Amino acid sequence: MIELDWTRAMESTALADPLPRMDRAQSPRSDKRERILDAASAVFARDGYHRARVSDIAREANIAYGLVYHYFTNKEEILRTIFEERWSGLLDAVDGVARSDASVEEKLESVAALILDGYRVRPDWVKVVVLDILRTARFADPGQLRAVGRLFQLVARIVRDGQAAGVLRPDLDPGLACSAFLGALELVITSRVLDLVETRSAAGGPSEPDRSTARTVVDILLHGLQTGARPR
Amino acid sequence: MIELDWTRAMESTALADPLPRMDRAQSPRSDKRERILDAASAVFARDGYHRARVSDIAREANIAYGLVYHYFTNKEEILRTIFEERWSGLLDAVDGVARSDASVEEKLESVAALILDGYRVRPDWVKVVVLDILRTARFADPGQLRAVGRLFQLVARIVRDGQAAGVLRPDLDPGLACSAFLGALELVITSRVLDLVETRSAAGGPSEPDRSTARTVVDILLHGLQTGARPR
Amino acid sequence: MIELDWTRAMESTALADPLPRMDRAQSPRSDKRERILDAASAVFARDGYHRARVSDIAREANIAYGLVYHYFTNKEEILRTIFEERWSGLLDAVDGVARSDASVEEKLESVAALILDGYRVRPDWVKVVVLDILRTARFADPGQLRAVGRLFQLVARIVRDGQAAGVLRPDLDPGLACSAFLGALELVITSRVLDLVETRSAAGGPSEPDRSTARTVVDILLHGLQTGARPR
Amino acid sequence: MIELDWTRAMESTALADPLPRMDRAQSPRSDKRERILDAASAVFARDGYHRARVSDIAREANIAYGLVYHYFTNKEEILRTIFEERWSGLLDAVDGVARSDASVEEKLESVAALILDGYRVRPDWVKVVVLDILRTARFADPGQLRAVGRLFQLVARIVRDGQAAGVLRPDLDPGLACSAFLGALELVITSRVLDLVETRSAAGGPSEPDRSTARTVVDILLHGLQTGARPR
DNA sequence: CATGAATGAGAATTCATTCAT
DNA sequence: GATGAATGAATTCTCATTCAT
Repeated sequence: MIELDWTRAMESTALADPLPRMDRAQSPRSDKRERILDAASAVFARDGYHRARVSDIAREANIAYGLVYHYFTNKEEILRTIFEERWSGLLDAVDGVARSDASVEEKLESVAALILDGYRVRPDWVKVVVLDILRTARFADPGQLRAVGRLFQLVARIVRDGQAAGVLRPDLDPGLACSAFLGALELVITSRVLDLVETRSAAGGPSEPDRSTARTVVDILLHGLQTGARPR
Repeated sequence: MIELDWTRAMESTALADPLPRMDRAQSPRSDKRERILDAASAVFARDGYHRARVSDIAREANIAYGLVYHYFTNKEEILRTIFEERWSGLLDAVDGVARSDASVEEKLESVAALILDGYRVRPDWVKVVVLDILRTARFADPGQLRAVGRLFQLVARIVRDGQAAGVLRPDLDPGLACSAFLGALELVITSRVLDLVETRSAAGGPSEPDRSTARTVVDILLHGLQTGARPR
Repeated sequence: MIELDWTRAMESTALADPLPRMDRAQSPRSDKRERILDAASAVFARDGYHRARVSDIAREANIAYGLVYHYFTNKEEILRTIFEERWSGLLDAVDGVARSDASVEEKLESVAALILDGYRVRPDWVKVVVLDILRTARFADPGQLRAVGRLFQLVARIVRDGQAAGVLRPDLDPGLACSAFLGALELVITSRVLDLVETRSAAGGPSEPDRSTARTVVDILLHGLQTGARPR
Repeated sequence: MIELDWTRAMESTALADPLPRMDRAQSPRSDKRERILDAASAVFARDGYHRARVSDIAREANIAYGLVYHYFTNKEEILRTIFEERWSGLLDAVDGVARSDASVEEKLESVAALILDGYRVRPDWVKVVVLDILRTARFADPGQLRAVGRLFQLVARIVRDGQAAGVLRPDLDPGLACSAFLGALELVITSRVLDLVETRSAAGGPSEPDRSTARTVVDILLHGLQTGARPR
């Protein structure tokens, strides 16, 4: 089963800092930079992007106010970086899943696990992406929107492959199916973030790897809510 | 099948019914008040709550700046009012659905149709709710959060009733099922709002009553994506 | 001993409404007008002129918002009217005292009693004059300042007469003496208004006619704080 | 005789000591901060607290608008700070006077001189305190009221000590005596600030050290206005 | 006279961004 | 790199005054 090492994915700065670094086991630059990103994730998650002040981020990161502007040109770039550096890791992982020769069920379960696990390992980041970036995406550069769309496309490809293989019903619109799948996952997470509804397990916050939730969501999506006979 | 007359539920005035009525029974107070709410919905939907300026709302509503503060204590109260006055209409309708003696499938389809139809009839309002309120309210306004939770509870009740009646699989967590259902709907709408993915019909914006989408979403949720002995 | 009927003086509208009215035992005009003035006195006394809103005055007076502007051209005119209509009564009374052939001691005691009694009967009005009008007087029309100055002049005349009669020490500047006298009275009142210091009697608010305080203040001013021998 | 070095007590910078010092040991922070306080004193004294705009203060201080909010949370805090930082200096000085073993007469004369000298050295500040703070504080800020009350208490203590020593008449209420004393001083200053009455000297504005006024006021208060066996 | 909705200029406050040290 | 003071444009909110009914 394909997995994504979220911790590493979270520390990767591939997109923002594509130059290979000689030796930055702990170069001060990356140190401070990461601290800013982590602090920003926490503050954005807590207060929302618009209510968060740059000074809050600096305080949370325990660095000087002005230093934020050494590493980022403006507040928005912090948000964009949070998104890009980590979303690309997710896309790569999902892409790997989609290209693998696992069964459709396994693929979807892996994607669900990737996403749910992201919330477990980095709840702040997921909150920011779910609650702020998608909301801001209307205005920000269309590249961001496209990046979000890419996740849809990857999942839609899995669906289409399943339909081509005769495993999934061919009458269903892949786009709709994909929205249903990702939407289900998103709201499962959101309802936990916001504590909207109690679920039988793992309510209220991130806990151990939540493969059972992933399995249940995929189960619902694949086999439906109805009992076996499914008369109509 | 239970339906919600969104136009009435919205207490719409100018925007939905732009023809000036001869017998404008509306008191002048509520007239202007509604105009502000409609204008705010439009502006928030277009620019997002935080980017929208109160002066924009006033201009859009064709009223004086200060009048906004005659009817609302501040900008946030406008957002809260938009949500509350209309969400309660939705809750009432869903409650009616839940209490009816239709089949589970019919109930879920009605709920889906209610929600999707809201987007068709009042895209601005749905955009505001989906993009700003559901993501901004967070922890700030517990009343708002509770109102959102109530929708979950109503749907969860439908699910539980279905399980009790033996129509729905008893092994599934109703909370999770309900998140999956509403999440699917939400992302279907969001992906249209943001134009994230093309679906076979009704992509990119509101169109005719979208019962087919409702039916498909419920179909997926009830019978699953997988092929099998699920005649329709 | 000369006394001023504050209650009547307070209801006199001589300055602002010099035309003899045919019959206004209770004409609605004067009724509302007085209510506004009373309400304004109360609100100004409580919140201060600048913090008081016209709407507060209207609410306190139990009349419609806009009606205030039927009777007064603007907020400042309310303040001016409060001052003028009632200050002129005080000036007349003090003038009567000054012209009388009572002794200096009696005159000063009467003036002190007039002022202290004003506070007893109409604490709001005195608060407004003491706390707001003198403060605003810097900017408002100089006539107001002159009206305040007239009280000084009347008292100064009493002092000068006393000096001419050989009753008061001729070496003292009448202006200074007069400031000391009125200042003492003012701070006695203010310290009660603000509850700054506890005095042996009548602390905290208006009570019965406070002739004893008047007598004590004049006693201090005339005979000094020192014990009889007054050695130096 | 105990004196208060107002210039030092004021921690004055630019206005009182306009010559740029070579060794400006002042940290930049306190430098700007003081400039704001001095500018605010000037503007408040000229226009009154409520009419003064924060932008006026910034212009007067020759700094950027927003910097005011770097040092003070809001306009009111500027007023409060002006009062507190300097009133405490006065209180300390008066306290020193009260504790000294000078005669009652000397003590009161010193207090009068302290207060009158404050007006001579820092007319702006005194105007602000007299015209805005003492009349605005009211019931709003209990801390401020308490600070004002402390002056009363210190003076009342001097009076009581004098009574205990048999120098002052025991029949007089110390609170009243103290109000009379401070009130006399206050109105002497106010009448100069507002140019209400001409006194034989020092009319209309601050001039040389005004010990003679202090002596006269104390003379009046101690020995009274009346002629009699009061050699001096 | 009464009413209270409507108007809009004015002022406070916020905070992203720049810059001197 | 680091610091945090300095800047000022942008916006919200207030409230005296006007006006239509």
